Amino acid sequence: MREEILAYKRERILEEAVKLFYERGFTGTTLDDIAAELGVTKPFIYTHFRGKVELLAALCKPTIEMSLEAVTNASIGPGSAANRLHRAITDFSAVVLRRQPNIAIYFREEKNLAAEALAEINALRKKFDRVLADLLRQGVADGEFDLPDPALSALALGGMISWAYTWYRPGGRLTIEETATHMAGLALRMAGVRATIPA
Amino acid sequence: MREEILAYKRERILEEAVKLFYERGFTGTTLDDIAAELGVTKPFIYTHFRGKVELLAALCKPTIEMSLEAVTNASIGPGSAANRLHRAITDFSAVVLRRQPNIAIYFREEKNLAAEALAEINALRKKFDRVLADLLRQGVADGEFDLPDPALSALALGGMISWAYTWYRPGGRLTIEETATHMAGLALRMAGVRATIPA
DNA sequence: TGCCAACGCTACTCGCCGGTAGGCTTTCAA
DNA sequence: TTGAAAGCCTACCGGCGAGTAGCGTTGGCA
Repeated sequence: MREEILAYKRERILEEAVKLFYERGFTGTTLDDIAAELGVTKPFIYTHFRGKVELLAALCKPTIEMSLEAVTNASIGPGSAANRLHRAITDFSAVVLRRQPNIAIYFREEKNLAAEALAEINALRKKFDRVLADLLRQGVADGEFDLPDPALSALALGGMISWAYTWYRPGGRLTIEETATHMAGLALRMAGVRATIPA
Repeated sequence: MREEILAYKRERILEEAVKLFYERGFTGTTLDDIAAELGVTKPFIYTHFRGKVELLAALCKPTIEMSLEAVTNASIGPGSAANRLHRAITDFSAVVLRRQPNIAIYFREEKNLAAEALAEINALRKKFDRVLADLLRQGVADGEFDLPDPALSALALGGMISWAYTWYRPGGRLTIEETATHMAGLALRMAGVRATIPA
């Protein structure tokens, strides 16, 4: 119970930090701003986080982990390579769109991360790229995909999706799910899959 | 001659600013740092620029203009839609890779731009997306392309290329030209062009 | 009811950095 | 050779914001 309250406070701080960092940037936001938004004062934040930079890491890392998890699960899941790629891109897109502010903050404020946190996240990203490239390679080996240079294509593909954080507007023409499905369709097309989108 | 020297000094300041902003971030770089790198002092910079924020705009805007120019020229140029798309993506990729630091700085430090400069750049980006979407629409109308939702696809396509600023390493496995060509190939594939890469 | 312990607040410090004022040096023209 | 102006430097200011010390308050427990 005490633990839960502590966790809740942490969560609320992060929530407000995400909002403000997203709107005003990391250096454009003061801890006093965040505290004010929460109706508390700065020292309150220091009882839950070591400092501003730790706040940043705490809101970036889990999101990157979720992205890696999405493509990994799809990649080792059942189905043909095309099926798995479709699911990987759908799920990854959903993570990017649902956690759009976190993704945006991470890419914008990478330079403000502590060296250690940065190294951890970079390792996750490397894994992410490798999983995606391996999936493409498998599809090529199975004769399902037709594309050159899987490593480079994986980077391009990952970028196409990640980039959505810059243009997606919640409440716009397409929902998160529609956009994610659409992206998966483009990805299969890029992979050289002829058939229509699989189940 | 006086004018030329003035222009050269401006250029050198920007050059060093790009390097440092790219490596350490905008707020992580002080004007003293830039001046020191140039072997001058801070007030020197102020004789050429109004302040730090103007420096930022001066190194972002021309790069975005070059990107818009690349896709516009290709789009209104000769050839089939597939040919024009190929050229648009090749040239745009080349801009992104050649001016990688500027592109990176722009996307990372957007929040630090003055409102006016930001508005100008946003207008350019909007044009960019429209030109690309129109090109896709034309290809669909001509029966050359086969893809749904050109507007969304244009965003995805633009993102796939822009993203290269995050992973491209000069001196790596592929040259700028090779990478650009490869990207154009992926783009055509995404557009649903069956034939091999056109001239 | 009185004690103790979290807990969060008020009120500060301190370093950093963008921006500026004013002086010195060098160069060019007459 | 001297006057003047351009150009850059030294030396400073002032604000801002991360991080901290120590106090007051409140709530739980005996």
